[in-house]
Amino acid sequence: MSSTPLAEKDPHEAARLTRAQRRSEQLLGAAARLMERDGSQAVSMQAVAEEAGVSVGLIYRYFGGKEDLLLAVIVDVLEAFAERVPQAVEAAGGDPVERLAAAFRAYCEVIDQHRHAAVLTYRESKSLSEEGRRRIMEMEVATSEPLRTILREGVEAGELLDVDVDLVSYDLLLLAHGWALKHWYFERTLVLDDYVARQTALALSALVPPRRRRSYRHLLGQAG
Amino acid sequence: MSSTPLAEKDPHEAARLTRAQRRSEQLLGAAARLMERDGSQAVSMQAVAEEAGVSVGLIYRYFGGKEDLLLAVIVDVLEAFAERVPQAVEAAGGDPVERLAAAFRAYCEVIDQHRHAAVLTYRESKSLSEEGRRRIMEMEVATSEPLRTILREGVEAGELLDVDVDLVSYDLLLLAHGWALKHWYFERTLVLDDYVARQTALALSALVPPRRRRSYRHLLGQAG
DNA sequence: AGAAAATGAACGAACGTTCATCTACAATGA
DNA sequence: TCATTGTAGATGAACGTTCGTTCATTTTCT
Repeated sequence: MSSTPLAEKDPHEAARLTRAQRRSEQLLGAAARLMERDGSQAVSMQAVAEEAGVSVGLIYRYFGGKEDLLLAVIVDVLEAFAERVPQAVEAAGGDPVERLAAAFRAYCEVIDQHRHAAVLTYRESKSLSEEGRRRIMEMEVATSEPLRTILREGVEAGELLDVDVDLVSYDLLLLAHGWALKHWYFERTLVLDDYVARQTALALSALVPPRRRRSYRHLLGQAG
Repeated sequence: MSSTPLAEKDPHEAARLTRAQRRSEQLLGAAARLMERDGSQAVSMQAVAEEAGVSVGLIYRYFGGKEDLLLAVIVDVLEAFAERVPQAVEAAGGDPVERLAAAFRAYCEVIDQHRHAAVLTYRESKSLSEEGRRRIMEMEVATSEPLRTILREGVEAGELLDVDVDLVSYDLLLLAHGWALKHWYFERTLVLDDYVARQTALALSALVPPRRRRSYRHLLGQAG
């Protein structure tokens, strides 16, 4: 009762949590780098520890095990979508077509930055528990929500043709993932900007009503 | 020199090769079933042997090892494309749009039949040797050749809009693969026929010139 | 000094692969 | 027709390795 132990413990707790956060990110980064390159199954906990410059045992203080680590890496990518895509959409202004193009570009850019991790979602979903798989599936569906919203509003406003919104939003997402999935094929001829521009032009040629084509020359390009 | 030993040995050789062929297919089928369900890394050689009803050692008489087995499963799927797609295209007649729709449908049907094996291509490419990966990459590119040819001819004949042929053929292939990749998402609302019909309508709405739309009502559907 | 963080040798389980052994069967000779 | 023999086919216990995980011990920091 002489001093106030809580007033001293709180900053300690805070500092402790910060340190823990740092370590956690450090381990996650190392795991991501290796798993993205070689696939999660081919990466041993030993290798993750070495890449992070720590001992094996330490990983188990911050993650439950290998599956936890994989799940965390994947969730990290999906969270990048949840953060960056809405940002890009807002920055694009009010026009549905511009918003759509901005959203697609943002998806592609996130995919490009996490190119290998994006493939993990496909490659490793089977090595997760049922619970982990469901969590990822839900996050993926949530990830496509911005696209769906833009498309729905665009169609309702009559600025986009009356297409199957669910199907088109899924297709756009798949094409964004395509940059990672078939990167070995495209990298010989295209850089990201080309890929985004051409896919955007192609997609919009199926979505923008003929009477509005002239307004979006910069997105539709010469062809289409 | 009294009798002709070759005339007797040949049928033996033939019978031997037939038996070997059967065994090979039996093992391949077992491996495919398991790998498609659980991913190749999660399937042990022991499990493959049990599924096939043979012993572990026998697998090594027919395949060099686990990687060989995985490669064989994937090649099997890619060969299905090389066989069935050209067939379907020929059966579709001479109209480029009809041929395109038939090709896309054939891709989707093969994917549907080998749904899980198709995903293997994405999931397991990293667990193959450099040589195996290259072989698969080449086969995949060859696989898309029919689409490219149809598109090129259609564009040259003026029956299709002047689009980026390489990009569109790749997109169509990706959308066919999409049926397998995101099957968990679609199976709730669509069957294969719906998927094919809607994707076809969507794609053609970006490919068929406006003046020709009326001829392809049956493919374009009500929307688009 | 005491608590929290970090270590890494050790353990058990699982895996791919091998190989000594066994089996089934067709060819041979009587 | 029937025993014999040679061979390709098939077996599965055993081996060596790798990996995820644990925990007694040491280090670091306050």
